[in-house]
Amino acid sequence: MRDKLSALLRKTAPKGTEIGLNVPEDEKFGHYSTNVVFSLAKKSGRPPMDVARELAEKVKLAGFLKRLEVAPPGFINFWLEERAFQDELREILKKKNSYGRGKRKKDKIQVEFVSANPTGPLTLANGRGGFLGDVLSNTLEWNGFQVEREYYVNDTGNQIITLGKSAAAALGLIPAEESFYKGDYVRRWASVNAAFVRRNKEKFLKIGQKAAAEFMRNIKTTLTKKAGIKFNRFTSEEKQIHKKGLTKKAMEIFRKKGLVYKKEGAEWLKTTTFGDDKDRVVITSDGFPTYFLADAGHYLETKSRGFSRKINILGPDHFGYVARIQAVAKLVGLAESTIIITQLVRMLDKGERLKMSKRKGTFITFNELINEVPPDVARFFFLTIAPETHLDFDLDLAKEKSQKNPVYYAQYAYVRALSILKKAKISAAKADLRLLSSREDISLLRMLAAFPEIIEDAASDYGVQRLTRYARELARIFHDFYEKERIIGVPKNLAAARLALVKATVQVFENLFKILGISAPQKM
RNA sequence: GUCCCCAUAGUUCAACGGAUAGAACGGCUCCCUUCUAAGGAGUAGAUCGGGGUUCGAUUCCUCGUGGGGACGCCA
Repeated sequence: MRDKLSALLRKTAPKGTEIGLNVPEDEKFGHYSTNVVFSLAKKSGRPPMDVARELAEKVKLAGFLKRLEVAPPGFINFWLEERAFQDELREILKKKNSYGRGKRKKDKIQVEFVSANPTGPLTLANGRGGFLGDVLSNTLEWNGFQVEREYYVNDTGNQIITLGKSAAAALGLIPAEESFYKGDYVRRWASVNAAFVRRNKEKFLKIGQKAAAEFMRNIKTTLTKKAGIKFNRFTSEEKQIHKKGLTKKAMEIFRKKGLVYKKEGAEWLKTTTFGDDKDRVVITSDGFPTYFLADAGHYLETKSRGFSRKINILGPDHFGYVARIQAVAKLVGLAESTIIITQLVRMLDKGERLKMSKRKGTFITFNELINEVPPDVARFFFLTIAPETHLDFDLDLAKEKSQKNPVYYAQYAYVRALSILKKAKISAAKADLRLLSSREDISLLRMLAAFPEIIEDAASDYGVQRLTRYARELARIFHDFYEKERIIGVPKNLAAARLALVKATVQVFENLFKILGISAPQKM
């Protein structure tokens, strides 16, 4: 609906005008409202009200417009014909489980998320990134993009060696060091695999890789089986990047561009050219490629596999990494690169913040959270909050009050709607939709019609919290409708029309739940 | 020390630079012979403090205050 209106305005307003359309809170400002006039007025130096009146004159009342109004200081508000909403209802019933999908687009987008080092269990921030990546990928897919969901596995290098050493130290074979991983999970693994560790003493990479492989299996189970987060590809740093020579290729590109220099025996990349605060080492003085160079190889791989866009979701500890990654993205020729840094998740325990550290092993794992809180609840809770906001998670509250969690509110609305469909003995097939004209009917229709717009918005600004918020709003409007309007027991024609409306509501809920990755319960 | 994120109702969070700042939980008052009350109706309650940019600022810039985090030839 918005697209029709915005097309109409685009035809009328001067070329190149950005058409911004809002949905006002209060219907007295219309179904849609625009503020384009302000920018036009500024350009021409004329009073906004004059420009608004002139533009409003030109926008001939199109078939789907009921009326429009110029409101000070220069808004134009539009009211659509009820017929437009009724047509949209037909559209929902026709498109069914593809209602809300955007046009197919050629762009291939890679979404990389979680990518936690397999040196231990997942943190809550990893889980947050997991849900975000999962739903963002779904959203982009619905909007018509081709999406690959990737987990980049750092399965070699120093942190794996450190893991191997940590296991050896846990058995008392070597003295412990500050940098070692000290969690219970290391001790547990080491004692179960004590024979292997002893047999391979000094081969720390080998020990570390065996441990990492096992931790990786646990990570996969938690993410995919328990939390329902989907991945298409687990990319191995060792196998897919180093062994395929991509680090070398990346190095060649950098050399050709004259951006590499030697200093103190190491080789440095001039990332400062791209806004980084200092240059970065790519080859150490011992002659080894750094993790950063591997990442460059990884970005090169993404580019050469045909992706025009990459979205990388990182945890808060990687903030210092953004500038150099963006430098690399540019160097390998990726058309668009976005990095989303999710902020910390803090756990509250009886009102107190728990300090969490992976190295020290004092933290609540994502796995523990998923075991205690139903996945639907955890997912919805994490996704309601914008990623750049710090999140306080009160575990007691989540468990205790889980019945009151907004996810149940939405699911309950769905169940209520389903229940009507089951009990109604009439058909909605030949309903006369013109009968849907009460305030509650129209509010619900409007909310349903907003669904494609929400997806479009979320896909363009990656604001996934729009979807959970929409779920709550749709539920609220439906509950309200349910209280005030009856379906079963009203005159047949009206009942049929309302039934069509309920059917459409069920459909939109199902599509929405699918994108959000939460279940659509048949009863509660 | 340098850099990043955050600051909105008692609490946890929303709000492309737009009109009267929205929800949820928690308070208080009502509503179940009616399609599932895990629901509905009502009520009280907020933009950290200075400056600036403009028709308009919770949003942008700047200074400050308070919280969280990152800064290794680790990843």
